[in-house]
Amino acid sequence: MSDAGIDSSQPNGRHEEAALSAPSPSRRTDPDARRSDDVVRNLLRRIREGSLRTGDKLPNERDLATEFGVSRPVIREAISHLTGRGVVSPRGGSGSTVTAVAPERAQEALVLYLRDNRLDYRSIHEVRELIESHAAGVAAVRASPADVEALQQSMRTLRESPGHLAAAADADVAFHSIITRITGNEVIELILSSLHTSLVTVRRHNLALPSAYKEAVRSHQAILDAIVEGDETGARVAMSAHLSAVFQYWQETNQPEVP
Amino acid sequence: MSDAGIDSSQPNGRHEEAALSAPSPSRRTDPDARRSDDVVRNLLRRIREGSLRTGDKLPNERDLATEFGVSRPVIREAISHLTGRGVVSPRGGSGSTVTAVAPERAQEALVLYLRDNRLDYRSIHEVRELIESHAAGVAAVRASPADVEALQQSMRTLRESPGHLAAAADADVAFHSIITRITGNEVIELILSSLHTSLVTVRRHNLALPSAYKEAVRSHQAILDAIVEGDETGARVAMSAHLSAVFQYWQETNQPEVP
DNA sequence: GCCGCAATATTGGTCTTACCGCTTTGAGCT
DNA sequence: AGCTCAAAGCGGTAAGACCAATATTGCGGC
Repeated sequence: MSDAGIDSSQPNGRHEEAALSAPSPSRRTDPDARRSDDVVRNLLRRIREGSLRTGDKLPNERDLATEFGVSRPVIREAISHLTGRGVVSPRGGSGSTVTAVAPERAQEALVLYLRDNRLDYRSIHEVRELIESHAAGVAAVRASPADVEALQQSMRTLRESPGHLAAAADADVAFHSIITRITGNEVIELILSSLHTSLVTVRRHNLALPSAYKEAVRSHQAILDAIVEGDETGARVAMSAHLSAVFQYWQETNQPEVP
Repeated sequence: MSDAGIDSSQPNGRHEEAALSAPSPSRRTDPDARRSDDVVRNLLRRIREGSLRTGDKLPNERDLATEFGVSRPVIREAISHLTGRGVVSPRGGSGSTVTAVAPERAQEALVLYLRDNRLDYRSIHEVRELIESHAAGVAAVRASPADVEALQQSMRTLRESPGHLAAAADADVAFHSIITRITGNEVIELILSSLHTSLVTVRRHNLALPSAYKEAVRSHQAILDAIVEGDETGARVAMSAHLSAVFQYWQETNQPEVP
């Protein structure tokens, strides 16, 4: 890792180094090498290594500009880049501060990745079934009365809204989200919510099928029953069966198109 | 969703607005509302809704500037932001193009999220054991001779480098990565590589302990044996035991500090 | 002496202009 | 027709200036 740009050499004026036999490393040669990238790397390194910690203020843009020997626009560009990544957040008037990456940011990145790379549903399904079945099992052990009530509420909504696609989809998502939340594991929550977002198409498609809709109601009830009884294995198996059924329905009734 | 800024009003030159009685919707009022944010939102919407698809070129910066009624720096800032998110990549000389979000980007976001939110190892471990045990089972069924050879190679390296922390850690990572790759599931690969990155501290800490190091060698061998024999359940169980042991070692010998 | 408020300094946000170097393209030459 | 090379197009960078909001300071009143 070169990590160039940390030294404050190259004060400002571009150096001339006349006729370096090499491919002339002077000025700019590679169009994909922006000056701001050096700044980005450097700041990220400072953050990673702790000299800039979450909550700290970055030096002001003008100082950074002189420090790196570049102009302010370059610094601003670097900060914009970092803002896009969610690691700093500038505030007009006061400085820019290093912030913790929000879960939404990570989730969004995951969703976009899944979307852009058109991953086959099989891969997503494999992970989802694995994690969510586990979550159901944990929920069976840990669910509080309030949790159970919330689950029952979403069941009622789901049951009472056949034909109401939007409502049914919401109730479906709610049911699964509640179970996820019961685990109290943020990593699980993050991953599953990302997968759920990516599967919105699948969900809508399936719930529009009467048979799949009925299956969903039946399966959700089975899962809920197992959770109420504290039957860890039962909940896990029921969830697994449910998700497999969802996958099945999608595959049988759908064009090879992907979520 | 306001989505302001799409109209090309406010042509360019700063208007004088002599004593506008109204709350003066002109200029800027909120320091956290950058003009570039409007552009970002708008472009993201175009991408999401398909009017800008992956691989397409963005209009050039000057045109965007006049279209949005802002100056070029604002457009550049918006593009920097999107570049940070990994959804566009500008190329000097030619225009900026919409790109697919790279897995590394999603992985990085996950890693930073895990790091910044100081999630307890327990949550990470729970997910890791779940997924990686599954992966080991799949690997037992699918591993090709080349895969097995690669695994044996990493075993040899691990075994031959006691005291060589860096080498041992690399071999450890390699072993787990190979198993992950055998699943052929990109989602699994993404998640586990993120978790592995987050656990670099744990890995280093543990491998420095002679007992944990020996355990690692033993467990890896057991996992490999099960994979070679095509014993799905055996591989899963062995992996699960191994990861639990790792977790155990960490908890017993470590300050409450988190990865 | 302490507190509140106004003047001021600081800082990010935006605009403008200008120039550089790479990429692309197309016209002219071979 | 194919090739070459110059012009046009485009992003990258610089420098200077001004605005609005925040943060700071210091003065005056209580």
